[in-house]
Amino acid sequence: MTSKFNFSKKEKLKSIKDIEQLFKKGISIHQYPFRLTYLEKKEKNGVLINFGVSVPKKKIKLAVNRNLIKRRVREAYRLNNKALKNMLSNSGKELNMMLIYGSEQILSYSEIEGKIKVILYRLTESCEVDSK
RNA sequence: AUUGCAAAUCGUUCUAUCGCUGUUUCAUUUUUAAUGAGAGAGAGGAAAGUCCGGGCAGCACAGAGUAUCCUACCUAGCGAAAGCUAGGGUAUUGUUUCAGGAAUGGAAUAAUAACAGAAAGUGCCACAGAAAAUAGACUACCUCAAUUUAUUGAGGAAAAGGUGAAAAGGUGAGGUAAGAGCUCACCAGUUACAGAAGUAAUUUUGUAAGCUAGGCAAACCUUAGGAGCUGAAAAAUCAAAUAAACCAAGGCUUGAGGGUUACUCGCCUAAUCUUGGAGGGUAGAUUGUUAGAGCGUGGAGGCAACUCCCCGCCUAGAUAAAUGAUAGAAACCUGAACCAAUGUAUUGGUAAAUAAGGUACAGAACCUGGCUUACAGAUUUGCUUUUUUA
RNA sequence: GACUUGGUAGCUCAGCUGGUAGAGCAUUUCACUUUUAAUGAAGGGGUCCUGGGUUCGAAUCCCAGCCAGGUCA
Repeated sequence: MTSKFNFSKKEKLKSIKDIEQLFKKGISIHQYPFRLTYLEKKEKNGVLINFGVSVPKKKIKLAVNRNLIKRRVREAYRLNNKALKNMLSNSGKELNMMLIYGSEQILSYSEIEGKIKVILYRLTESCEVDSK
C-alpha cells in the first residue's frame, strides 16, 4: 500500500470537532505562501494523517481558481508525503493537519510542489525532534 | 471584398503515466464492511446574479374585510406559470427624402418605451419672478378724488415688460376710459354626441360646448386582474436522549390565556395557557437526491414562440465539498521575431505551409422554465460604412 | 443554499417625505506663547460606489451591475 501515491476520502480531515481542536491547540509552521497547522491525535483511528486544504475567499475570489489551487496542492501532497508517513509509522504517531494558502496570486504547479516539499521536510524534522 | 451593430448556433480534441467520487461484476480477507482487479459514468451556456415562476415539503385554512406585494396600449398565438413570439397602434429620438425663403409640415425607415388613469381626491413644483395653478397688480396703462403739480389714495384691467423647466390658446379685426374670447373670422388643441374605416388599440369627418382643463402617479393614490405563509439549514426515519418529559403554584365554558404565521371581526379550544423550580443531551448517519412539463436523431405543422409523431437513451451526485496533475501531439487564432554566447551591441543558430505566443467567461450543491449580467474565437442571417467591377 | 443591510471629505457619521452637500476629528495658514500643547480665527478638501432611466432638476425615486458586512440548525 505504501508504494502507491494514494489520497482517498479516509485521509481527508472532515470532522468539525477535530478542526476546532486543531486551530485551538495546533502548532503552526510558516513557509510562504503556506501555513501548516498540525496536532497529534488523541484517539487513533488507524489512519496516519488526516489532511485538509483551505484557500480563503478573501485572497482568491473566484471559485474556479480556489478549486484549481486546492487540486494542485492536493496533488503535490499526494506525490510527496511518503517520507513523512514512513517516519510516523516508525514512531507510532498519528496527526491531524491543515494547510492554508496565503497568497493572492495563482502559483503554478511547479512552484507549489517546491514549497510543499520544503514544508513537509520541516514538519518531518520537527516531529523527529519531539519524539526524541 | 471590407467596417460596425443586432440576433441565432457552437463554445477545443486526442494519447501516455500517476490519482479522485459514485455505480456494477468478480475475487480475497473476514462477517457486512474493507482491500484488490475488471467494466462503465463523472460541470455550464451561462452551472453566476438570486430578479420573477412552477414542482416538492412543512405549517395554516368555515367565512368576511383591511393591509402588503405583483402585473398594466391593442389583436392573435404559444406556454403549467412567469413570460415569450408575430402583427398593428400611439409617443419620442435619429436618418433619408419631398414641399417651403425660413420657421415648419408631409412621407418612408430604424431604434426605444415601467405605453391604464392627472376631467375621483390629496400633495409637491426650489431659486428667480409682480404672480406657480381657487390665478396674480411690481413697473408701465386708464378713470376718479385730493392736493405739495408730481406725488398720494381708491378703483379698473390682464393687452406690454423682465424671470423661469413651465406664465394660463395663436393671428387679425371690432370694441373700450384703458383693456380683455368681451364679440367675430381663420387656425390649434380638449371633452361630449353622431357618422365612416378597423376585430380592437386607434384614425378620420361633422356638430355642440367652451377657452376651461400646466407638469409630476419610477409622490400618495384610483381602476382592472392576480397572489395563503415559510423554504432542502424544508421535512422524514434511525442512533442518542425520562426532555412537547418532570415537580410546585395560578388560571377555567359569564371564554381569561392560547390558536387562526401581517392585522381586525368572527370562529375554535381544557392533555394544549401563565409563572417559578430542578435539569440534561445532540452537532452524526440514511432518505429527501436525481426517470423528468427529461434528453437526442429523424419526420410533420407554424413567419416565429412552440406543438405533435416515430425510434433510441438513462445521462454528475460531491458534502472542509470529487471531475485533476505532468508530458507530448493535433486543431484554431495572433503573427515577426525567437534561442545561445559573451566583449552589452555584436557574433552564431532557427525562422514565412515557419519562430514565438495565446485558447474567453467561468465550477453543479433539491429539481426545473424564464429574465439579467460576463464572454477568446468560429459559423450563419439581417441591416450598415467604405472601395472595386458590371 | 436561503434571506437581508449598507457604500457620502483622509477617518467616524448626518442629510434620503426630490431644489446650491453638512457636523466632529484630522490637515493648512494666522493669532496667543520664549517654544510646544491647549485655545481662538480663517480656509482648503467631494466622480455622494459604477452605469442607465423617470423628472425642469436625482446623494435622495426606479432598474441593472460592483464591493463590503450580517442572519439561519
